[in-house]
Amino acid sequence: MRRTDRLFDLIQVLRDGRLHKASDLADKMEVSVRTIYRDMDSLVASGIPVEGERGVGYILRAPVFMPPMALTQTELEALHLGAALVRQTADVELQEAATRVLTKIDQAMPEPMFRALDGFGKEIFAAPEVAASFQNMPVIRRAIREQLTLLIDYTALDGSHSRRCIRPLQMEYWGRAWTCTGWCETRDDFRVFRVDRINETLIPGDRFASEPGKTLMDYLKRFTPS
Amino acid sequence: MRRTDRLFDLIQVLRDGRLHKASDLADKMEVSVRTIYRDMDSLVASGIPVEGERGVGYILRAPVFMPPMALTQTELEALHLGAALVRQTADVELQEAATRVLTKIDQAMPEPMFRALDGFGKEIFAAPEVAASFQNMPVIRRAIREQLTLLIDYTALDGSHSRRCIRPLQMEYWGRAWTCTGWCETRDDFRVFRVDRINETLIPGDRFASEPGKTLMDYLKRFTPS
DNA sequence: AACCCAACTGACAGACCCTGTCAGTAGGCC
DNA sequence: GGCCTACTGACAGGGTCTGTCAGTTGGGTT
Repeated sequence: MRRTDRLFDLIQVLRDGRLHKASDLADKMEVSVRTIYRDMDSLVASGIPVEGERGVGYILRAPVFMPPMALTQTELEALHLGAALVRQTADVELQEAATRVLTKIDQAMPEPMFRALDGFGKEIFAAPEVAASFQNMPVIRRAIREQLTLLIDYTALDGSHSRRCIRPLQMEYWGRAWTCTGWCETRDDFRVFRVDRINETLIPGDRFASEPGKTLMDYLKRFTPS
Repeated sequence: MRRTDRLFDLIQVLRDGRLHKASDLADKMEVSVRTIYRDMDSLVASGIPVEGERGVGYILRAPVFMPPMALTQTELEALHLGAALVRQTADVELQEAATRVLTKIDQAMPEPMFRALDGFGKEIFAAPEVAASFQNMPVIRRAIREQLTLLIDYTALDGSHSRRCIRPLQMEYWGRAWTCTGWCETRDDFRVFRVDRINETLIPGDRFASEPGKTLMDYLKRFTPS
């Protein structure tokens, strides 16, 4: 058990991206130089990109190294959304970096989690400009994810209230406010709701299936100039 | 060295998020049950969120688990920027999740790297110079910024060509494609154009003023259910 | 309440891995 | 050639790890 801990500590030390002599590491770890050499072998065997050069010392090839860490489903969603935003706003270099990171993370994920996220980033439309936080957004996101019918109490711009049953399809960010696009069962047509004008949300529990004419794709087709 | 490897293997097995009995794990690892119990102690001591319940088995509390992985400086920057964007745009749940992830990552970072990133996210966000995946995106962006009338050659979904004079108001990212929303002088109404279907762009040079009924705000009002 | 299940804990001897010491090789730089 | 440092091999001793055995605990089922 001591050895396991020492290997972890060695990584921590090497993380600074600087050069380290085996003798220094031996002093710090309070073991012999020979043991350090053996530990380095173990690290290399474990796939850690540590390199040693004669007469120079040891250094990490990839300077940043993330230890094993646990992520919740929501944190994963945050990473996906963040990457989607970066892909949209930043320069090519950062775009590609964001994609690479996401690929690495996704590959490290077990199947069920990956499924639950499928298309999440894509369903978010965002133009980052102003901060907006609304209470019912998590509920809406969950409804989109799990294809759950949503009952909302809505206040239109003219002040009129209405209760609607919708199939939430996508969320959009318009710079000033978030909206939710969905198929409105009440009006039997697509509608866009400003999230800050949704007073109440309720999930009855029934799941809706994708019906031709009521999907996100069908909605997008409307935005084609005649 | 064998023990170190076995601990790593145990994590890999537990990653599936399912329940595992110590006896099964012992068989798979070809060690005794007692050793498995000791290994579990080590994992818990290392901060791995594995939980064991009497009469049930072992399971990972946080089903998503990232293995050690190397990140480049740029990828790290992309993560930071993404988290910053999420914090500014999404709901509280996602905001907090983004912050949590960032904290975890930062704690795993060596000092010099951390310094280099200081304040990175905010600066980038303050200057949202959108990058162009498509050639005419910079032109459109400039036209939006400077309120310049735009002449475009457009191909609709049905294949019909048209030349239009528009007042570009906003660009949107729909996950699959970029669109540009604008007031179409030709049709005398708002229209949404898919950027990848804009064949040609031309800026005549005349600036347009904000006219009531033709602004972005007016367009957004349309997405209000009656 | 008895019973099963499987996680835990403690103890202990033996096996095995790990470690330090010593000696020597190899590649780069002055 | 001399110095630096990474590397390798061998070997004995010590320490860690492991299996066996016995027993406890908590939750669920019958």
